[in-house]
Amino acid sequence: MLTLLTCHQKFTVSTLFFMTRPGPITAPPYHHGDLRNALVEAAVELARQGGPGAIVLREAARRVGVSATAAYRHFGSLPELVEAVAGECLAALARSMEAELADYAPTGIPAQDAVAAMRAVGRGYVHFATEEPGLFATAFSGVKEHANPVGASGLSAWGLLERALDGLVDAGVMAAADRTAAATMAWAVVHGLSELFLGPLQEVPAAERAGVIDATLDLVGRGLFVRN
Amino acid sequence: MLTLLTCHQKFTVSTLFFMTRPGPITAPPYHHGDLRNALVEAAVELARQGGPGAIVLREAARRVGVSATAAYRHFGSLPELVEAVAGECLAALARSMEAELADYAPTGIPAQDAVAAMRAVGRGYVHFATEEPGLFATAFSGVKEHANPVGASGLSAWGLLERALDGLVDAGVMAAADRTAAATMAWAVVHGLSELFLGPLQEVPAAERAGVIDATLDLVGRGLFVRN
DNA sequence: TGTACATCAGTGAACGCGCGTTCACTGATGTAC
DNA sequence: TGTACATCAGTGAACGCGCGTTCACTGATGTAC
Repeated sequence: MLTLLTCHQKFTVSTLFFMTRPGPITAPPYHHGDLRNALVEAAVELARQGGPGAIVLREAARRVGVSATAAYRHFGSLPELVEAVAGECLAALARSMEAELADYAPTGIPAQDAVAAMRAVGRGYVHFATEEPGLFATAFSGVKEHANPVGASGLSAWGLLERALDGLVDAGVMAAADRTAAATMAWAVVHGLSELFLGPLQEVPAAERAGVIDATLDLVGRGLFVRN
Repeated sequence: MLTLLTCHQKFTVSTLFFMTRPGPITAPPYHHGDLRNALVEAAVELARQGGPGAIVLREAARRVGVSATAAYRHFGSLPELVEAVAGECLAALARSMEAELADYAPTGIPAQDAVAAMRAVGRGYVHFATEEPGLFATAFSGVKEHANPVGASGLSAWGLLERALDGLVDAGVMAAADRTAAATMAWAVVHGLSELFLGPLQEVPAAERAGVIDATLDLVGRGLFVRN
């Protein structure tokens, strides 16, 4: 039993229940109870450290404390597991954007708040990439884009961007005619900046990153916002 | 011999010489003569089809018609071969930008030509990504960025961007104060747009891509260029 | 309330695969005298 | 100009590795009667 504990056994509710049960120490329950989620969780951890290529079905099963074969009760094949992980990563990206959004206290001045929201969304995107490079890479590793996983607000990363752009138009900061192109451009900038920080610009110290992000978003704003 | 021809044998100068030699058919020369380049070429072909992960040392050797071990005369390990391929890919990216640049006939009006050059550089970047997704992915797969491989003009992809930005400042189209931020922003936009076309935006038909690129570059220009 | 049985969720041994890399070697080349 | 020999560029067999996946199986669960 001790061996089981020291290996990568995950403690689900049912496992804990079993462990606190009185009486002689017996084997863990035959049925895990939440194996699918446990496998995804373990696989997310692998992706966090090494990106999508580091997701290894056998290792995920090992960490959960289950035979490799058991995974095939819940996923038809490895790609299905990877897809599930990618979904989690996209949801985490959305949550990172929401967190940055929540950090801003609205002033009540529509134009100012709309611009601040747009910037927050962009910062949240890039922050997620630099803080969780493995998950960021995994999020965009899917072969085909399916339904977009969602954060706490019920919006996907893309949805949050859209809402921020709508806010700019509503506040009269951005011309409605520019909305479509602005969406592509804004997404491209934050996505590109993310990738550059992880690649060619990885020498930029973390402390300087915020300044680079701000300066870039300034230029974006200048192109997007109505001149007055 | 016929078997040799139908398998993935590369024909270098020395091989051709050997083949056109009169007399009975003998074995190919023991020394390849240009094995390092031949291996990189074969590996580039693998990367073209499947990205950096598709670069397989044994397969590259197989295609050149040489034992896998022979590769170790020229590369210490697989990563070294991958790095060499990445260099080729970065050079090809620069060449793609140069090609787009060469397509534009200067008018002699400095401001107009500077803007056109900037746009051409951006288009060349994104075109390369969409036309050679495998090579594009490989170009940016390097662990650390080293000396930047160079196109026909002697400038790297990054160098070509820099030159275009200098041109904008010289022509009075862009404020010198914006140059630093403009470089990051412009690079981020074209890199991000490239990645999006290969991922979330891959459903956009190829015919519409040029329009999206143009609209995006329009917005970039609006942010960058001096208002008058 | 008890029991038979279909169904579900696990097990563990095994398979084939192709990879990167090492080893001891051999054939070709070029240079010193 | 010829020859000995160090060096360079190949060969082919072999190794260990860890993977995804299949197989025949067994233990647990829940439902019909």
